[in-house]
Amino acid sequence: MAKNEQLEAKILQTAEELFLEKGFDATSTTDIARKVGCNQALVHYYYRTKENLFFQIFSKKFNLLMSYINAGLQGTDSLEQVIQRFIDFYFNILSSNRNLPFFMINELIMNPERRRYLYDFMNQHADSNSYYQRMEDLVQKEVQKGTIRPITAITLILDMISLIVFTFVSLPMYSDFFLQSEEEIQYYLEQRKEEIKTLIMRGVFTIHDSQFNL
Amino acid sequence: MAKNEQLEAKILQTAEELFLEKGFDATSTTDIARKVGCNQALVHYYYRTKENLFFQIFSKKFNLLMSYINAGLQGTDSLEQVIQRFIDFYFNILSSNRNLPFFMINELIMNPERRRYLYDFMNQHADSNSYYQRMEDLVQKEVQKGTIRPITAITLILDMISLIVFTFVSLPMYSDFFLQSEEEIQYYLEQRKEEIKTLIMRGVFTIHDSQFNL
DNA sequence: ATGTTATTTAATAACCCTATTAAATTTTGA
DNA sequence: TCAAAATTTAATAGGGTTATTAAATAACAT
Repeated sequence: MAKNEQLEAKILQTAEELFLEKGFDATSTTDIARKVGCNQALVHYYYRTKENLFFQIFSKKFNLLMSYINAGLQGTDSLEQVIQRFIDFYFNILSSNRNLPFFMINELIMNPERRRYLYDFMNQHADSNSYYQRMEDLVQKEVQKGTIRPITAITLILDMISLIVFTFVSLPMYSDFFLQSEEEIQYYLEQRKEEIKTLIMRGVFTIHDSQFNL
Repeated sequence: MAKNEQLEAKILQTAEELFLEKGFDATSTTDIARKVGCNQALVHYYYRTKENLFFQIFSKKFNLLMSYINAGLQGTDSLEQVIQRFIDFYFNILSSNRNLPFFMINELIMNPERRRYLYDFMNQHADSNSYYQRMEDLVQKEVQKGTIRPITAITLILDMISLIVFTFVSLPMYSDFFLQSEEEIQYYLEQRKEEIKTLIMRGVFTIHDSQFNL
């Protein structure tokens, strides 16, 4: 039972690279074996099925993404801080996992079975102390104070996620045209992050912080 | 040479449905033939290759999407009108082609060869009287006047497209949770369209039209 | 009506793929 | 050292795919 854990890990790592790059359907166990430099049957020896291997990666990435939803909502911060933190967190994690947004969307859309994972997560976090409930409370408190326009937490989150996700999904196309070097890409992403913060802050708040006025 | 044009058209129509629903890779010529109700070889008899058949659909949809970019910029309208028209146009066309955004993104990302089509389009529209140049002029005029914050046309367009596209890309997931009936979906899309208009107008303009104040 | 052309079909070549098998090899522990 | 266990391999079953073939059928024009 003393597995060759190095090889086992290398297969997982290589599978992750290929699945994230090309998706489940376009990646074969033969591709994975070729890139690892081992026999194709070994991939099945360690992980039995392709679906099995995929799911380990999928669930890891899914949980990674979801863990950051809460990240912005620690302590008793203002909504402004929460929004800024949310955008910062996701830009940071996605800047070093640039194909993760498309990967996740692709797999969730192409294979409805995988949405079950999403349902289960949502149901597990549907209690009154959930992220969403706390976010909604925070938002409605600001609406009452008149510091932001009437909006629901889910709408605000959708706005932010739309802007963040599309930045990374469209990056391959955008960079073909306008960005050559890695430095340019990083600068672009930094710019985009600030633009999104500005757009959301100005688009939601009625009283403008000096940082976003003009 | 008197082709069975009815069948030829039915193959094209069926291929469009399947390609848009499942994408190029996940759709086989056997699938298409089965849904049409004809022999698989007939698909190749009329269109020779799968790539050929696909490209007719892809380019049609691509041109459809691109034709609407200009649609908002007719006449000598104000930037506000152009923005509203842009969002209206795309929401209208995409509301009756809900999987078109994901289809297009998927094919452009998965097959870099197809991005050539995008390059060619961009290059053909790179003249000084192009949509982008006219849009940039309009935007910078408003920046000069101080009616909007400093922003480039490309950034503004990216913001709008992000918000619009993600609405439709995330719709299958969102509707699993929150929307059951077709009426609910249509109402949601209408809501989303207004939210995007509000966010963009408030997020960009410094002098707020009464419609978007608060 | 019949020869010509167009359409449709079944069959198949030549490649993919996943997963399993049994046999070969290496590693390990007594 | 050597047998048992773990790992790795080649081979293959059984399924899929696209595209082409030749033969069969249908449509058409004279």
